[in-house]
Amino acid sequence: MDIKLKIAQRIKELREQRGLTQEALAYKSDVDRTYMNHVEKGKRNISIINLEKIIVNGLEVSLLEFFNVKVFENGK
Amino acid sequence: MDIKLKIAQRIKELREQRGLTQEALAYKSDVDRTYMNHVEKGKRNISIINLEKIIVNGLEVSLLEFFNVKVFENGK
DNA sequence: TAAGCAAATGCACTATGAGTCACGTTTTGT
DNA sequence: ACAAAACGTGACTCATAGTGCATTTGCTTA
Repeated sequence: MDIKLKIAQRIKELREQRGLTQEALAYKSDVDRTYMNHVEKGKRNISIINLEKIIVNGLEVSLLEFFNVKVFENGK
Repeated sequence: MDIKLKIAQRIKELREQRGLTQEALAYKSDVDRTYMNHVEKGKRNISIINLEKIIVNGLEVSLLEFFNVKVFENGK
């Protein structure tokens, strides 16, 4: 599975857990609202700095916790 | 600490564990040798696709395992 | 019907990462 | 000391990441 889609899926999962809209998450993460939407649809090859902003500032989890799910356990 | 430097540090650590040169790792990861060098010096805001190539194809660990160290445990 | 919100899409634009090069410096082996 | 291998750097082009606005679609409630 494409890494972009895995990331997308995980962001959406955590966002919804927190009851945030895409816009609210975008605001917390300091990225554009439409950009947030693109990422969550798996359309963006996001850079590590923006990814960290979304994970740490927006979703308020550590990188470790973000990747600590089945889809990231195996290569390829 | 800058996320780029954390990534850099972790790549170097795993690369040396495996007795690989930057060039050998670059080759396995299908990126340029100098690009590999830039990443390992924390000079590149690497995208998730290239990061995955280096971690999964080059270093042969999962994303989870890559981030499963102290420096990635906390936000900020 | 309509109003209101969230999600999604399109377009035009700017900023920056990807990828490479030539060259310089440091380390390693003999 | 010397050569060869490994590492480091700055600058460059080109593709695309990332921004900002406008519009649309879908869902919900009145």
